[in-house]
Amino acid sequence: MRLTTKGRYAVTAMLDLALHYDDGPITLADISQRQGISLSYLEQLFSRLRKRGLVDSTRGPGGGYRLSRNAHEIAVADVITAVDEKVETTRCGGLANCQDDQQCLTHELWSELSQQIYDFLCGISLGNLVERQGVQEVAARQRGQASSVSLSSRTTEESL
Amino acid sequence: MRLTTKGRYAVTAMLDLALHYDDGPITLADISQRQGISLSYLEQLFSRLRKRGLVDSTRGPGGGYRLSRNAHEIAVADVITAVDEKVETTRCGGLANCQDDQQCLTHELWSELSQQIYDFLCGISLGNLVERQGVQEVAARQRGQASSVSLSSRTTEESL
DNA sequence: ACAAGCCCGAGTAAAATAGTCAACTATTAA
DNA sequence: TTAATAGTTGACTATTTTACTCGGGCTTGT
Ligand code: FES
Ligand code: FES
Repeated sequence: MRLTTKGRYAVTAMLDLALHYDDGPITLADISQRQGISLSYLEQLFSRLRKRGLVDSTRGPGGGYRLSRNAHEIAVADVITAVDEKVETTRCGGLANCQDDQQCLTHELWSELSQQIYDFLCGISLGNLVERQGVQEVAARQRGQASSVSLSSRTTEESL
Repeated sequence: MRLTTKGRYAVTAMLDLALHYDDGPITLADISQRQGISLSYLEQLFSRLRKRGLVDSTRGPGGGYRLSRNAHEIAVADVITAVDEKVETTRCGGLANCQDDQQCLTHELWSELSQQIYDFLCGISLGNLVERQGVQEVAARQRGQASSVSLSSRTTEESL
């Protein structure tokens, strides 16, 4: 499979959006601070999330991003595939041709594994996650800390 | 997770070993030809497989590798972890510390996913795979083709 | 002795990752 | 109308990882 920080960050950011859905549009700067993800990197990620229709954006002051639909209707798999291309563990990428244009010995195995992973990630929505106690606890902690550590050159200006 | 060609090749090679278990020790050169994997690369992989006790080796002419135990007692997960280090999808590697020494929002999710994948790969043994029709078919094809394409400088000598 | 085959570690080219940066456009508040 | 906010885009880069190669050893059967 291809599960990298890009996908992980995307899910984290989307979950942040889900948690603060009632606060109106959320700026990337907010997410950056709360989740410890570089603003520039978030811009890149949200560009793809928007193209896939997972989030809506509002420009100008007071603007930001919000989920395009109910958190229960966005699966983790949707988010990952939006930024990560595919959740595929085969070498051939689905076409069974990795050994001399024919199927290799283990194609079937990886194919099943991919399906397994995909099913799992489809079965969990952002809404599910929001309801979990573990997630709630972390979210509460994040509210308490305000802006402790600054991280990007571009976010450091607004100290106080 | 970290599923890369290294892990895939290892499983393929081990499966080859399982399929030819009755032929006595199998040389890496044989595997290289049948499965289209570079000999030098196989040496690297088998070094780790041997250290983990998954295969036994015999040196000298007529030597080669064989499975150290019954194919039904070697899970795919064993092979992958032998060469690939870990089947972990978390960023923190298990310790929940990826955001400022504390657990990030999505730690739980990746943790569960990792477990899911691990369970799946533990549930499938090399023995299981050998019994599958799809695998049998590919194996039969490989016997028919003899040595079609040569690949590595080090394997090219013995054409005919 | 010689060759087959395993054993080992260092080295490396290419690709992927994880980001950065600068310049732009749209929107709104003053 | 002007300035500030915030999204939008695309190109660019350092670092890391991957997927190998290479050269030399060591063992053992004939
Ligand atoms: S993984 Fe699909 S053919 Fe090898
Ligand atoms: S993935 Fe474990 S703390 Fe973030």
